[in-house]
Amino acid sequence: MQQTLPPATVGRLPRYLRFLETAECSTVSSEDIAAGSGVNAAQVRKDLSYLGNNGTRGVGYQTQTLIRLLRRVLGLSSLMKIAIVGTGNLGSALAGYSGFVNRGFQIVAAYDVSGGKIGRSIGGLEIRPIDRLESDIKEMGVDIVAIVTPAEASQEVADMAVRAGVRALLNFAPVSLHVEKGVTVRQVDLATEFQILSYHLANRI
Amino acid sequence: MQQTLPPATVGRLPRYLRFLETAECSTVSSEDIAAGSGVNAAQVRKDLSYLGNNGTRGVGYQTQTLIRLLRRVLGLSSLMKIAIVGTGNLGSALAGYSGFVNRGFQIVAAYDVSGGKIGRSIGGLEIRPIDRLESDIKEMGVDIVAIVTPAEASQEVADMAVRAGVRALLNFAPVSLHVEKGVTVRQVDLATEFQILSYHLANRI
DNA sequence: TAGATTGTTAATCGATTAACAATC
DNA sequence: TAGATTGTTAATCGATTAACAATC
Repeated sequence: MQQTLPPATVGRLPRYLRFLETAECSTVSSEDIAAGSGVNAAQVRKDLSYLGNNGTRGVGYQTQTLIRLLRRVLGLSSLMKIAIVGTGNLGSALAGYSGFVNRGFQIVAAYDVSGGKIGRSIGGLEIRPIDRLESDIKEMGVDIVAIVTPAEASQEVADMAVRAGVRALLNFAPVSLHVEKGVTVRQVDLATEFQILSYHLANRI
Repeated sequence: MQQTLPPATVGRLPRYLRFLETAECSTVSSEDIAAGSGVNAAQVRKDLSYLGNNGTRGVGYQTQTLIRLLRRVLGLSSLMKIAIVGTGNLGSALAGYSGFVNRGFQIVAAYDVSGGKIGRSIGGLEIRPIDRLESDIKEMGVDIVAIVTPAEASQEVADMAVRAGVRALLNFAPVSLHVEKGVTVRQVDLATEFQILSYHLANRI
């Protein structure tokens, strides 16, 4: 296993893992994985070969072995702790999503600014005031902060999280965040996704 | 303006548009756009040059002109109609998100299978039974279907939508969909995003 | 003219994939 | 041995970006 995987490879490993976890055979071929996760079989083999020689020629890959390997490479050996900031529709949906635990994550806290919301419960979590975020991050050992605030607030929340030591952010606000080196930001913008689809509809051949 | 933009360029245009819509100056440089959307300035110029000569050397780009251009290229001149299938936490959040209209989209209907939910209201929409999906798509002229069902149901919903003539799908279920050529699928998998972040935390240098 | 910034080239870099020897 | 499938090479393809002439 090596230190730095190509970014494109990292992006595909979760897809492979997802497929493997639903696979019913004890052995899978690169063709199987490819079909199940929508990529080229050569791609699959190349991606997996970065992680060492894990297959058997003529046979394929041991499903369970590969699952364990991918979980380990992705850092999912223990549950990752996530805090959610913003408890609007989307934030509440995240907090209430029960599927995360199976995929390696645990939502440990939810935050909001609005006085009216503090103390209310979403997804089994009591909403906490945002000024607790920094101290909570340190005390609870939060690994990832999901930012689900309005656009105006997102940079400020990112700054707070980074100040408290968080090194991974998932930003749902439609703003590009500026963070110091060593902090990874992933951006999910639903309107952007729709706009890309719109482009393809408008420019169909 | 040309027929086929590189996919990577298409993915960035919405970011540029988003930035421009919040920009306060009547003129912006490629450096401004780059800073505001987190990409390289040469990249911005190259992307925009695919759309024709829209800048003025020594000056920059006219903000409003560029906004109109990008909207047109992205097919956002008229509101795109979206139907949502699945009214769990995430589906309800989508239905209730008011920010879509400003970005070119209108949620026109929401669907579910569960008898108990039919007729209830989310985000101002009455939840309709899934067996109405195909006829509704045709009658209402739905452009895009967002699939927010459990994994097991997503392929079936995709098939229904495609059968009814939809050519663009946004899939939130953690399954790779198989669709006929000419249909564009975008996949948003939140657990995947968290897993990519997890990788970076685990393999930090 | 001097300063600024585009549009475009060309070099570089990285990602994809067909093909096949290795090997079970 | 025959069939299957990996691991890896090498070719191809596409994306990024520094650099700079063109031009406002």
